[in-house]
Amino acid sequence: MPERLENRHAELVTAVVDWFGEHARDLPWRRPEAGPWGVLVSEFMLQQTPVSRVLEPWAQWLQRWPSPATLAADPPGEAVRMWGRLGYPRRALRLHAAAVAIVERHDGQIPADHDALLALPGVGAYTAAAVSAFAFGGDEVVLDTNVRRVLARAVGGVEFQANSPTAAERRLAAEVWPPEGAARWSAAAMELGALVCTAATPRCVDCPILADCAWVTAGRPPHSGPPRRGQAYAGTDRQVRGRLLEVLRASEEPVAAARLDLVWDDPVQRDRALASLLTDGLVVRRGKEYALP
DNA sequence: AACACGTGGCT
DNA sequence: TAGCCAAGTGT
Repeated sequence: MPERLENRHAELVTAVVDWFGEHARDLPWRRPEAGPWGVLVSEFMLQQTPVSRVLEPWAQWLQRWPSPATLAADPPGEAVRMWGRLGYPRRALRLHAAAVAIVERHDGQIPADHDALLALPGVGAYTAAAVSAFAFGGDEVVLDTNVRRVLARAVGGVEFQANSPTAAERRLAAEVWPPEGAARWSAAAMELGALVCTAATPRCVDCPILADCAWVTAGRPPHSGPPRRGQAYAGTDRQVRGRLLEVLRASEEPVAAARLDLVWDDPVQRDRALASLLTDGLVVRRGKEYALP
């Protein structure tokens, strides 16, 4: 690797980490008392979900289940109920399954090892790296959507990253990644992406690496890559699933099919959505009625 | 590899 | 206001 490239990246890392020292939010899962379990729960909840919506559910979750063992001892449906309106409720099911696996495989302790984390339900490349880095100080390349966007702009000179992480991105992230203080760099880059280098309207005037940003230097050219896929919601099975689960979460007792019929007019789509919930294990059948698992 | 998967705040 | 977007994972 050319010497110049290394120096440039080292300056970028230093500037972002210094900025983080001044502007980091005081998030509860960043405090030492959160512990590995607090970090793991936060990472599940933060998947595709803004920080502001996670704060309250995270605190309630940890108050009710202060350890993997306490969660594992309750039925998975209680996790789905507690998940409330956070969205993507399969995450609740997987977090419960991860707690069970942690009890069974790891004596109730969150593993620090990347591969052991990766083997847990609902834990992918990002979450494994994040928990290893943030809960245990592991030297991991944490490549989330914020880090990817910061690198795409600052180094790549383009407005948006690819639709999914590429080999080139991983290589770049590994180059920028400092051998010392990797966890702090990752947290800092994520924070910069979340607060300043945002997707829609970046606050470049507040950016600590404005002068070094390849995208700004290039005149902030608009995105020219393949179209970024949106997420339709209204009228989709997802919306119907959400309605069905909303009814079941609100009821301590099994619910008759007739009550579920009220949430959506189209019976074909309604049945399809309910069937998919049953397949996912988010709903179980109790005789002629339905309930959380 | 493209697609499904919730919900709500922001512009 | 109707998209756009948010600390991804599993299939």
